[in-house]
Amino acid sequence: MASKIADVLIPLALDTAYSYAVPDGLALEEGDVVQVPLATREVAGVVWALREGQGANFKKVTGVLEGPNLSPRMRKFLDWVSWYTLAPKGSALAMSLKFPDPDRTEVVRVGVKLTENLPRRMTPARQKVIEAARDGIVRLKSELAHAAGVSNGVVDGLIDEGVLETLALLQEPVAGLPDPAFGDTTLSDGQDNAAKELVAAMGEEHPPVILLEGVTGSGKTEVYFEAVAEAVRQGKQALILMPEIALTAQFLDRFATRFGVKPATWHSGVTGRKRERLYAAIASGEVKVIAGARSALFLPYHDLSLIVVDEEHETAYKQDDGVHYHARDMAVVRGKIENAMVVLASATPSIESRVNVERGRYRHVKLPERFGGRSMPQIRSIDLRREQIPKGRWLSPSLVSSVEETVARGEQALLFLNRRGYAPLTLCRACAHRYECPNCSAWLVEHRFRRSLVCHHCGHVERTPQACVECGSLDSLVPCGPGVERIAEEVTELFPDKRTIVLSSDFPGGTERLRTELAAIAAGEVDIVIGTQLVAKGHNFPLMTLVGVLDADIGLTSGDPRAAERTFQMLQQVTGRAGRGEKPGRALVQTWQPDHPVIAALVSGDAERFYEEETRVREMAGLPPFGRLASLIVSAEEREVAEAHARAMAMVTEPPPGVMVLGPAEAPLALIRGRYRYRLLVKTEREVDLQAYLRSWLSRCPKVRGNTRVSIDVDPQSFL
DNA sequence: AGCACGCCGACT
DNA sequence: GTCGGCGTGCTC
Repeated sequence: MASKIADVLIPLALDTAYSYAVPDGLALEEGDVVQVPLATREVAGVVWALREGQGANFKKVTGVLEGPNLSPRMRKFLDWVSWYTLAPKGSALAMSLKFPDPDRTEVVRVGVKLTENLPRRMTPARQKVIEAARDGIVRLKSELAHAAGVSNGVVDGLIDEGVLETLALLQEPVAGLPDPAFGDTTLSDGQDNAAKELVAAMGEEHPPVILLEGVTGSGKTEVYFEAVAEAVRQGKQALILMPEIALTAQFLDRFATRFGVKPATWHSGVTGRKRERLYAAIASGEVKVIAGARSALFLPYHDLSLIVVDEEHETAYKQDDGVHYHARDMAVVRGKIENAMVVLASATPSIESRVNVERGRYRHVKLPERFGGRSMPQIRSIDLRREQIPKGRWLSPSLVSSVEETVARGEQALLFLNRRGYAPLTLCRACAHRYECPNCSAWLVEHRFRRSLVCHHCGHVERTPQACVECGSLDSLVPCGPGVERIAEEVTELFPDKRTIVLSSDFPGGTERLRTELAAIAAGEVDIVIGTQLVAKGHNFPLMTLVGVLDADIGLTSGDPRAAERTFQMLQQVTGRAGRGEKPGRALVQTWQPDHPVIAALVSGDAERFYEEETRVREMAGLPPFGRLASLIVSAEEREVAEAHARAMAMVTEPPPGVMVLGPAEAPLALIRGRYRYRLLVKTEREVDLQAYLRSWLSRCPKVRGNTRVSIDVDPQSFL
């Protein structure tokens, strides 16, 4: 006898949906969340498909679970993500499902209200409670007790005697309703045109992907807020994706200034009951605007009409464990599936987004000027081959005098060096022993404050030894090269009476203290800031008028095919810190190669030329324009296994036709959370079949013992 | 992700 | 002898 069969996808690392018999009388629909037996236990899963068939030997669906189900669009998206990333379907599903946390008992908020009844015995305390409750307002038990100035026990006693009745209180809404008409919407002409373009595009039958490019300080946020306002006006939802660190109080306040309330936020810090309620409210469409980290892309939105990817070039959008994906690219796909507009916002767009603009896949909206008539900082390079720097010093005389003038005027200077610690290399003067990490092959970086040698690759830390571990000589360690701590030492010697601070990701005291310090800098309590990449983005320092880049060449020769692009973006961001307040800013860039395309473009301010040049250079180097470049990550718990597998894939195995292995990319071998990773660059001739090529290739790769995984990172638009 | 099964070291 | 370590593999 034919009966109903449900193919249920379980949020585990399983690649196929399992079939279960649907018991008679159980109403099921595709997308429903159900409970099913799996081996010895019961698990939750999602009905991926329903069909008729012989289900006699299948286990039975136990029941349907309450809560939001997954729409066909959502399921299509998850299928796509799984297909594209080579991750098991169940793993993709696991990113979307948030089941109630069983450890957490439901917190029922009980309200109390006065009845007609009088207590059998009146006491002064009871009298106070009755007085306080006389207004008829329903209050929490504890609130009433507090208002009456008595303990909870008195209230409980009155409840027992029926003088007060209890009622379940409605939950507070998870987020306020943003009001598109709330705040000031004064925009510059440039902003206004851009905003109108975005809003108009939202009304198109197939809303586009728009690259919103605007220099630091041009007010991109206010522009895309207008698109968010439009989504809210239409009663639809908007998602603002941002790198986790960018979800700051500052951003939320800006949103509140425009919309009257803070947006709902979704990130790893939102947990427990709050996470569950937000999940449900997003699924029902009750919450209109969500600002979230990349994981927010996998929520079951009810009616999404806009996705903004803020700082689209940020590498933090890449997820490198579990399901490997790039949230910006997945956002583009989700937008297509949901028929929502996607806005990619950045001051320094990624090359692939530019290429997509060129190819006509994305639209380009530009904000060429700073808001409020402010100008971009003047950038000048300092040729280190010509300007002599005293031995053991790192600031050139002209940079020193500029810092001097700047702080003398009561303005701030930022000295940027993208190297944490005191010195990037430490060696023994007596025997020339170089301190190396025992796990990876990286140099150990001296951290004087912490008195330790640290591996910046894997996090290995050891005490700075008194005597050389190799030859035993005492006090023989020599620091080679500068880190921010060493620069701080130099600055203190040069400017003993100025207030300085060192900011890097290992800042002692954690994010809490860092936030206070950033606010102190903004308030002008510091004269000279010495910082790593940490200071390159986000914070606005109105008094900062000078940025000195100490070594612009760091990273230009790393062998990473994206080295030039990354360096350019970073330098543009950091020099953009200057002159964001009343006074104009300038930047001095110390370099050994002033003619390098990255430095030349930075100084001339001609980003467009740099990107053209960079695309050309890549093509000449045999690197394909984006969309045909993939990177494979082989990872395993043992170094030998990872290396062997990577070698096998790069050389032994014959790649499928049209696929070429370009060799190791970025850090060829890295130890990340106990797994060795080997990254290979792959080029393909044809875009559309890349996935199929790689699948067939991988299936023919020799099996290497151990738990190896492979992931792929390509341009998604090729596959739509 | 769980959970069972299985094959080797130190214990009542 | 067996309790338990975690390596490997399966779950409709």
